[in-house]
Amino acid sequence: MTEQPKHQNSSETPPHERTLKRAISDADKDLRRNEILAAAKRVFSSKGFHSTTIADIAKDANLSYGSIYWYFDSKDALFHELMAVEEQALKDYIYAARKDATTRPDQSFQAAVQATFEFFEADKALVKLLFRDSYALGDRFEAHLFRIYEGFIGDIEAVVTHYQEKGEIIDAPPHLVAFSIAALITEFAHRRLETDDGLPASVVADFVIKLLLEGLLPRRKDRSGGQ
Amino acid sequence: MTEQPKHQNSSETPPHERTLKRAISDADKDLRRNEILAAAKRVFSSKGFHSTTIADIAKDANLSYGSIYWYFDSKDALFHELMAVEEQALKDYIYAARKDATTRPDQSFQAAVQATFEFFEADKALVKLLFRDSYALGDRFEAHLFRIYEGFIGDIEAVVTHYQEKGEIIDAPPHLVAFSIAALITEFAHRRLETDDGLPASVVADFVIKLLLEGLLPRRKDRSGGQ
DNA sequence: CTATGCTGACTGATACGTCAATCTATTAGG
DNA sequence: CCTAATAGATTGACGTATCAGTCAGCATAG
Repeated sequence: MTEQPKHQNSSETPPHERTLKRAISDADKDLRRNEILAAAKRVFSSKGFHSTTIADIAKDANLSYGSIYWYFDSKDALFHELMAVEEQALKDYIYAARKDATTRPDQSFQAAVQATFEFFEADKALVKLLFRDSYALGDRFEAHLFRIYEGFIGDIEAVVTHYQEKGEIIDAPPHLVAFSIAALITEFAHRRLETDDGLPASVVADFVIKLLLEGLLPRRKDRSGGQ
Repeated sequence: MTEQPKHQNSSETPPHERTLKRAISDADKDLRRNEILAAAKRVFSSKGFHSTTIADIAKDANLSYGSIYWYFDSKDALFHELMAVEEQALKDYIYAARKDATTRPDQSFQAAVQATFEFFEADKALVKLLFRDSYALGDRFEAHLFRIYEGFIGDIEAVVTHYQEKGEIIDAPPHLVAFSIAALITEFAHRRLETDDGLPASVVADFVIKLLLEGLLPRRKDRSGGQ
C-alpha cells in the first residue's frame, strides 16, 4: 500500500482559463450566492429535483463542486432557499399588479389572478417544480410548500370575508371559498404550463372569475354584478 | 483466488419457515403478480416512489429481490402498472356510484364527485402518490398521468356539453368548464388528504357543485336550479 | 504571511438490474 | 407406481453506477 498524494495538479497546463474572481466582500459573496441560486434555478427547472446533481449546478455556475457547499449546507437547503426566493418574487409581482389596478376592488382581484398566471408563465418549469412537484419530494419540502399555499389562501380568504361583509357575495364558508379560488388558479396556471392553449392570461383570468362569480346556471338579466 | 460458492445455505437451520408455494399455473402467477402489486402499493404509499426500493417491496411481498424482476421488468414498469390498476379502480368506483344515483341526472353528477372524494380518502397515500406526485417523477410518468387526467376531463366535458345543449347551463367553452370542474375536484380531494377538515365527502361534494352551478354572487330567488 | 475563498478527488452509502445457482412441480421413461 | 429428467420459478450475491457530502490542500487578496 503506497501512500499516494490525493492531488497532483502538477506537470499539467491549467485545463481552462479559470479567471474566477474571489468573493471577498460581503457584497461579492451575496453576488456569488445569487449566481449559484440562479444556476440552481436553471438546472432544477430543466431536470427536476432528483435528476439534478450538485455537480450540474456547480458546472452551470462555473464553480467547483465544493464551492456550492461553501455557500449552502446541502442540496435541500439550496432548494428551500429557492422556494423562499420565488415565493417572495410571486408575492411582489402580485402586489405590484394589484396596486396598478386601483380603480375598482374587483379589478384588483382580477389583476391578482391574472398576475399569477403571468408569473407562472414567465418561468414555467421552475414554478412547476417549486409550487407543485415539491409536494412529492417528501416531508421536508411538503411542509414548506404547504405553508406557502396556506399563506395565499389566507390572503384570498381576507378578500372573501371582506366582500361577504358587504353582502356582495353569498355567505358560503369563506375558507372553502378561498380554497376553491386558489385551487382554480393554481390548476389553471399549471395547466397552462403543460398545454399551451393559446389563450392570453387575461382571458383565462376573466373566465375563472366569471365562473366563480356567476356560476354555470343561467342568470336572469335583471341583476348585474357590481355594487 | 478460490472459487467460492455463491450460495451456502448448508450447515444452517432455515432462517424462516419459507413455505413459498411456487406459482406454476397462470392463475397462480396472476396471483403472485397481484401480491407484488399489493406490496408495492403498501410500500410506495408509505415511503413515496424514490424512497422505496425493490428490496422493500420484495420483503413486504415475502419474496426475494430477484423474483420481483421475474414478474416486472423494472421499478418503473411496476409503478406504471399500479397507476393503470388504480385508474381503473377509480373509474369503476365512480361508475358504480353514478349507476346507483339514477334518479336524477344532476344527482348522478353529485354522486360522481362524492365518489371521487371517497375513493381518494379510502387510500390516501397511494392516491396522492399516483394522481399527483407522479407528475414530479419525470417525463416517464408525467405522460401517463396526463393521459389519465385527460380521460377524466373528457368524460366531464361530455356531461357539460350535454347540459349546454339542453340549455340548462351557460354557453361557456366546454373544455374550460370541464377543466375547472376537474380542477376543483382534484384539488379538494388532495386537500382532504392532507388536512382532515372533518367534513363528510357528501358535504364537500355539495359545496363544490353548488359553487360551480350558482356562483358567488347572490341570486334572485325567483329562478330555481333544475329543469 | 495568513485568513479564507475555492478546488476536486475521494468516501461511503445506496440501489437498480443481472445472473448463475438452486429448488421444486411436472413430465417422461422404465 | 416409482424414479430421473426437464422446465421454469425462486433466490440473493454481485457488478455497476450514481451522488451527496467531506476534506486536505491550493491560491490569492490584503
